[in-house]
Amino acid sequence: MKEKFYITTPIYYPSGKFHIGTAYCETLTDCIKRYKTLRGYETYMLTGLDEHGQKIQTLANKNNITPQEYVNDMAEKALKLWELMDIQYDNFIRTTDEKHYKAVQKIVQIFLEKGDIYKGTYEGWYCMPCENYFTETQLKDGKCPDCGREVKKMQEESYFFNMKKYEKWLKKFYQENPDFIVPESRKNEIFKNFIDPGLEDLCISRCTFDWGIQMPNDPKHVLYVWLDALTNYITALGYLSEDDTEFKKYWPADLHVVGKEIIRFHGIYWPIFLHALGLELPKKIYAHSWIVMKDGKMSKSVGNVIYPETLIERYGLDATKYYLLRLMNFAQDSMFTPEDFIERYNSDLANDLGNLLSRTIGMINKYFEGTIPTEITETTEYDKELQKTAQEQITKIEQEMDTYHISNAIQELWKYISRTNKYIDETQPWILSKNGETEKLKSVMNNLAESLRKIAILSSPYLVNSSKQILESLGIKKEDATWETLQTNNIKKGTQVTKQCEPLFKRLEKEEEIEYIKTKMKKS
RNA sequence: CGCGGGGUGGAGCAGUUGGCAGCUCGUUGGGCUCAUAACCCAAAGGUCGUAAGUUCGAGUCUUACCCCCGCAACCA
Repeated sequence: MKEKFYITTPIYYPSGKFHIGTAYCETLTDCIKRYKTLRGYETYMLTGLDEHGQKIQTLANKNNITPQEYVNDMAEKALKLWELMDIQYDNFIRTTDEKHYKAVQKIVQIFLEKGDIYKGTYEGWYCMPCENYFTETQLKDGKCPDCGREVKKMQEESYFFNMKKYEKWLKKFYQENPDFIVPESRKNEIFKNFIDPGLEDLCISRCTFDWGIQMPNDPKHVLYVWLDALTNYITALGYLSEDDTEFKKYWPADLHVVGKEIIRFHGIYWPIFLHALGLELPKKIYAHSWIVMKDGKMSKSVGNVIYPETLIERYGLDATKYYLLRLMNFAQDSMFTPEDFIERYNSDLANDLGNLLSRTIGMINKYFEGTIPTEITETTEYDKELQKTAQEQITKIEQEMDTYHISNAIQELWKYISRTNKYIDETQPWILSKNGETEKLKSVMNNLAESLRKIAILSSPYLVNSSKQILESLGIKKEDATWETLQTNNIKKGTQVTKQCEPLFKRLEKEEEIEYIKTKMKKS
């Protein structure tokens, strides 16, 4: 039986247009899913929206619509974007789904019965116009960080989850599972800040607004954020619903992909909630870093926000995905600049990869009337070396992909691409042709086609369309380009390449395109 | 003394157990002509934030300091 692989994205908070950071997270998760599928896993990818809370209610009021209408519209936009981005999710959860709503209430009921939840008093600084609480440290000069107006110290009755009760258990869990959170620096961060000083109980309800899941025992309270949001990973699979077959099949999650800003909730509260429910914990949490701009964080007021549609519409989906995955360091924030985007597009995609395909197709047409030679009787001294590189790089790429170091995997693949370009210069097919060394020439063309076939397979988790286009240009069938066929030469006799090869990636006019992206960033 | 991360050739970054400082882009020169003015080779360019220490030897360990970024519990 196939091994399963359950992977999740965070559920995004739809308080505004989805930006490039959201797109990155989605791309990353989708890429890992696709890779795992290629490696033979039965994969399941969950994504969704976190639709409750004060902010949504306020936004809806401003627009004179109901919160439900607001989130319905946002959910539509999210689905549209995932479609544009060709995200292969298996399930899209909204926290307003009835299934989720009911399951969460049942979960709360369990916690109430276990005595994990108690009623207490929440105290904080409240901004009347914003209808929002802030912590002492959030205030700016003692005033509301959002609107700058006076805040009042206020109290309200709230329910709390008894985190302290599970503190010892959590510490022990981390001792036994030091790799639960990657990268390690993120784990250190939550330990130093929250676990080592001692956990505080978590406030889980509010009665200052009502856009949320009602406390089953006390309807004037609605659940506040995390108990509602985190549980999506299990309710989406049908936990505590009439049909929990998916839950039984896929839980525990193999990987939660989250942004670094919410690692605290996934590294502390989520394991505790699960443990309190007597459920297994996820295998791993990957906290990805952020895309930052030259002038710091993305922000509308600075005018440095970039939206995924801008890049996808003009440069294509593959180029956009490639860039994001190549750019982002495993543990460190990475900087997006229009210059870098265009340069990478040109050098990596157009020059290295696209041109490699063009010249290969060109030569096979010119020297062998478009048929990839398969009967090899004589080889060149460079053939073996190329094949050795292929083997080495495939191994490295698998290692990097298996540990989710996608950017590293891409860099290893590009070493293989560069090596293949170099191989052409070494073997000088035009000389072989001129000298009538046909047998050697056959070997060279076969090796080139094989390289491209393998490159197409290796890049298929993110260059989804281009990898297909490479195979089509070479006349190779999908079934002859599976991950298993990386280990052997697999081009069938009589394979015919395309007559004329459309550029995989057209070279871009550098200055013009940089200007284009910059203008788009200012407008948005 | 809140916490974490960073400061490496023009730009962006690798440098996992301390052992001749690497990669991509850019620049300069050369090669090639199959190819998307693409490809290949070579060169120039760094006192690895500052100061001190440990060591035969430190970008890599210790200490102090300077600068940048992010987070700071009930905020999604």
